Amino acid sequence: MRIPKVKRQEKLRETIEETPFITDEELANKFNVSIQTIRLDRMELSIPELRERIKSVANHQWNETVKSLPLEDVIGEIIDLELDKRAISILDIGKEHVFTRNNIARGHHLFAQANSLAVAVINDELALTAKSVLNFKRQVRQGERVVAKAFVEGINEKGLTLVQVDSFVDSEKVFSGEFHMYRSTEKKENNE
Amino acid sequence: MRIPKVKRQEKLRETIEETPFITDEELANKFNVSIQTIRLDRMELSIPELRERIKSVANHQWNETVKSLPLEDVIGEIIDLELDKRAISILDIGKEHVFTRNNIARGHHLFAQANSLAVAVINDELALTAKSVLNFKRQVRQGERVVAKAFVEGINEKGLTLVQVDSFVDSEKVFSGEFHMYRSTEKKENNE
DNA sequence: GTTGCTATTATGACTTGGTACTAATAGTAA
DNA sequence: TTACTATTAGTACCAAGTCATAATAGCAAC
Repeated sequence: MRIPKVKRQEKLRETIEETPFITDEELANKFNVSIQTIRLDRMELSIPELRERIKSVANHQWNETVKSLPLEDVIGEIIDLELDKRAISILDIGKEHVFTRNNIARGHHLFAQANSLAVAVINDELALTAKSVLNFKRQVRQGERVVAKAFVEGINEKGLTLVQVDSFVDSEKVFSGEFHMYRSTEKKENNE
Repeated sequence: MRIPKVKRQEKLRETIEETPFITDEELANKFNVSIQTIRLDRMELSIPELRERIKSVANHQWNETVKSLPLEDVIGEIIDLELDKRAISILDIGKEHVFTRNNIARGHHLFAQANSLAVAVINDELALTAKSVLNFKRQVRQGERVVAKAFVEGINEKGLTLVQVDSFVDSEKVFSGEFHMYRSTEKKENNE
């Protein structure tokens, strides 16, 4: 069964970004079209042929230095905040957030945005993340805007505040996290 | 003026090691011999042709040793690596890692170190984090050294590879994470 | 001078993963 | 029916080779 051209081309680009060493023949098999269609698609999308891609990868300088994250406490820009209820922040994915080889955002930026929003939504500036459960739904690319929404869901039996954070690109969920937060004002014990 | 064969072949090997993207034609011009001679030389020296060399570099297999790092941006310094088994990295917490108001390391740096180590330990450079469960045990301060240790624990029923990462400061556990990783070579389905 | 060997060069068929171009076919909307 | 888009097929050509065969030149041994 064949998908529409626009969708196929979108997936083609993603596939080549994720597996740059794939041949046109393999792509034709994968998308159930002819090799000429793949080549027409690549031409329309300005995606170079396999050997050019291999050469680009080989030529690229991989030894990037680790980039320090921004010094702000909040990753992203808070655009809505209701303490102890909910908050929203946005993060525009720039090239400093992505792996240069495939323009995919590093997971820890998504986590950093979500985590800092979870801390920010709590009416306690000394709140700490004790535990979190993260789900990465799909890769985020340079140029996309991540909207993170945090909801305070209550306190569990251990006295930790539960904050759920869901992140979206264009109403498509790309990440979700469950954050179990210490509040400094409700700590049962103070140990380090 | 032409140099003897043995010397030429020695210089040929050196030249290709220094500039692996050089063509046979360029080598023939450089050594003042025919392109067939270069090809005979390469055959005798078991030096692969240009496209194979480019492919090797691109695949990061050229001169790969255990101490060569995988192509991910690793947070921290890998000091031990056994692919698909275990890895260790260290991260010295500087002021760029901490909140300025209390010198406490932000959680996402610990996560970033652990996550990148979980990716690095997997023998698949396209590995992705699908899900993770994080436990922050205590705060980490500026000036402390975080030693993260990753162990590949196996594959769960969903086909994801489980990697456990524990981080220590002076043999005291400060963080633990359970990472559920996609491998590109074992994907059960391709959805997004 | 001849023979045998090595080194070098030339030639041609073929491979792989394409580009570029032309042309044909099918589906669909107007 | 027409016009357009999407797709496919066919063909010439390209680059950087491999592989095989054959020719030539230089040189040492006899």
